[in-house]
Amino acid sequence: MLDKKYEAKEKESKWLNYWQEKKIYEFKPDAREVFSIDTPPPTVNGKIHIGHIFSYTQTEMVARYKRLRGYNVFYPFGFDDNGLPSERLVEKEQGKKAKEIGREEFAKLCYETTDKYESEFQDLFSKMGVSTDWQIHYKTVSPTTIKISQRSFLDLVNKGHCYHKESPALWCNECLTSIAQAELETKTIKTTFNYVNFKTVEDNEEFTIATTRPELLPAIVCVFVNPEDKVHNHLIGKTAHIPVIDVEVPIMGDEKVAIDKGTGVVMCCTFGDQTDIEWWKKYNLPLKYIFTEDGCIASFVPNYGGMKIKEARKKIVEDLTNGGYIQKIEELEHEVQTHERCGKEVEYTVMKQWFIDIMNHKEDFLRIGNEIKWHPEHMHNRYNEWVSNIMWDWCISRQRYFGVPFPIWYCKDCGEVILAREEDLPVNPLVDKPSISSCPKCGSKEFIPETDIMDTWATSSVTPLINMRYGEKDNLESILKPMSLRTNASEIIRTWDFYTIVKSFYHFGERPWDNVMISGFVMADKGEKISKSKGNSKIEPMDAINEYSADVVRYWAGTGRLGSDIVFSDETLLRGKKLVNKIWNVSKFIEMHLQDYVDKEFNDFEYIDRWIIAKYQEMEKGFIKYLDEYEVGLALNTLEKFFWNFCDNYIEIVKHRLYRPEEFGDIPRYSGQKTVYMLLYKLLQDFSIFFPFITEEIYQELYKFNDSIHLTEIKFMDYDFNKELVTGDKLVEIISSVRGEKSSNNLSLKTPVKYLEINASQDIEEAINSSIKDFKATLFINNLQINHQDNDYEIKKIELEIEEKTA
RNA sequence: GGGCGAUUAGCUCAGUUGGUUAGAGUACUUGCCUUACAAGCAAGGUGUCGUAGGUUCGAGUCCUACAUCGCCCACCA
Repeated sequence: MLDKKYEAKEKESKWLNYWQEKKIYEFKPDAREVFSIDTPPPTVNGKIHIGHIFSYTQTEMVARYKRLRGYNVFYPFGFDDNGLPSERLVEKEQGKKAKEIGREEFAKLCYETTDKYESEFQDLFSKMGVSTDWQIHYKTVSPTTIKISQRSFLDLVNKGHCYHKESPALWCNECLTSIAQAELETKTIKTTFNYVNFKTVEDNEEFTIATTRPELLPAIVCVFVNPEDKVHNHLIGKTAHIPVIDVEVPIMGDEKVAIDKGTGVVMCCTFGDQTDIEWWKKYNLPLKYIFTEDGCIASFVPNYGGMKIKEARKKIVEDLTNGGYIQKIEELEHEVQTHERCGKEVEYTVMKQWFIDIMNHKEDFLRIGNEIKWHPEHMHNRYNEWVSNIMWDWCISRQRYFGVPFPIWYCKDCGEVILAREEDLPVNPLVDKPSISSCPKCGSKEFIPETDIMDTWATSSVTPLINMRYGEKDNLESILKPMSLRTNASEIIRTWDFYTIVKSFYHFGERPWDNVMISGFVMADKGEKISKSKGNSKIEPMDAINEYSADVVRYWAGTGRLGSDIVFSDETLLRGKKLVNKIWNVSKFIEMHLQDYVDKEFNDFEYIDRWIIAKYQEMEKGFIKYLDEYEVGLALNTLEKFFWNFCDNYIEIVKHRLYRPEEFGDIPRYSGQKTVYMLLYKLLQDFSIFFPFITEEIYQELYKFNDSIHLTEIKFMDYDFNKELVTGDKLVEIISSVRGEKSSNNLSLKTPVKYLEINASQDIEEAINSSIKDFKATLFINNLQINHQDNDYEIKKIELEIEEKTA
């Protein structure tokens, strides 16, 4: 028997253990069709917040739904312990920079730290009822993953999509590494706009350039004006003298110069910004790179060499002012590109780096985007927008320590790239030696290992490959190419989704998945995204589980619409709590009335039973439709609405028949038993997607067809009770009106109705007559009079038996 | 500045292809201890559907413009 009260905490831990012991969520390839989910490996950087719970739970619900629909669900979990986020976490915990700790020791600390957090993460996700097979979970830095990631790299190099080249790249002089365009974040900062006077060498004509970065004066290689600019275009062809620096550079024309910005005259440096690089390439300008990798002015720059960039800026403005070259200085608020991991302004650099070709295959990436179904559909635009506008090849070299090493050495003498052999993977070039003893090009016997590691996204973009064990003997390529579903939030469409598509296209020439499902964010309050940096999360996941139970927290997560943000709301949790409680109570009620029940073929359903069965079938259609679109929230809403109707109306009507067979007869009672038996099972299955714990508890007690409700399959009923669908609703309406009459007279619902007179159409009259016993019992009617009218119904008279209340 | 989305009851949100008096929950008020549930049941009031136009017999729903908010991108001289 079900307990009087449901103790969530105790039951949830019981079923967690049970599922684990019985391996309920184990993935084994078999004859069933596979539904595979590529879920984001959360970044191991300290904490899972309620936002993670929100989006992961929605995905999890899809996994449970597909399992109920008979799919063999492949749903592995991963952890991203790659690169910078982990390194920064370790640096923070140690209070020391990686450089000070030393490469080997640092990597060890990274492994220890990520392991520690991963077990915490796993515990939390398990407690939330995530139905993943932990046997096949992966880490983005592990021998297996490194092997697959390196194999992916070698494949791209061999196919000519990955190249090593000296090229401008984005550089973070806080993290001391190059970064990708996708890792940029724009920030508004306050700075000054300095109007600096220049002169032409030819005729000493003065002109002004406005700049936010005067420290770049020593890097100027050229001055540009717009050929359409009537004020300045006569300068084209002349030579500009750079004040203080005392260097002469040509003045050229280019239509990219905005006449109305600043003074309309622009200095071009190597490299101040994106445009500088474009001009540098377009006009083949000389390279005058003046920064060091740690954010200083290079020592070869006279007067300013060795200074920090900001110091140099100050000093140079001082010198300009003293020389009388500053016309004015304006305060300015403008947006700069910063590195999203550390928030520091990025610079450009020139060095040899590994790049993956993006620019030559944009059309292919767009085409593949079209082949994938996006949920919600409008998220496809985000992808298109990004791909269409991307301007750089993807730089995958990072000058960091912890991550996937490049399986590469360089010949010390001629610089020839020596690739590792595939059979030797995984390879750490710092420890391992190349398979060849001498350089095939020059014969040198000395090799230099690549010290860089790969970009975080270079490895997380291979999650489908990790899942399918790409290139391994026991691979799952045939069933996971493509995977069924990728899920993530909208902010990483341009990174994780895009890069995964790039890799899949280069490796296999096809899409990595059939569907992409995008979740929204959790907002702390209206208009404020919950983020680690702001620390504005009002609730910790573990606290929420302890306070409300995992099922209830899942309810909250499950109410969100795809792609839409959600606010953390106590009201929603309360609503979930009530729903879970109601499921328990109605199950107890049904269990009570099934003590003597034996399931058998039966078709002689009572009217009101036919009605609720028809209502269920109608609801189920919408429910399934929503789930097939991954709209778990709308599906839950549909189900919940039906469920309350089932409890408050149907159960209230049928209970009299279930309690009193002597009055209603054994067969009508059996009809009610059969109905609640069937529908509770269906409801438990449906609810098991959202509430895996409580539904399991009830299933095990009442049904137990197999080891777990989560291994059952949804079977559709096909009763044709369409007529009851409409007239039954009318019946409920009439019942509701009569109850209203009692209620507004401040009477108990048990108050007998002495006389009820209704005018009704033929259909409704038939409905009442077909359910006459249920109808009268529900409302406690003594005398009922039905008159005929053409359409609908009208309640003519309600006489209640009013007891005199004794004082 | 560009792209996408949102704007419906005090709060959190539904509203499917345009079709009568716009719906839930919550909060509030009133009543009811009804052989599952007081974490319950019944009843009740609450809305210029962001603003302004347009299409239509008919618009919360379609079109245009604007406003506010959010996400992403660009501008950074």
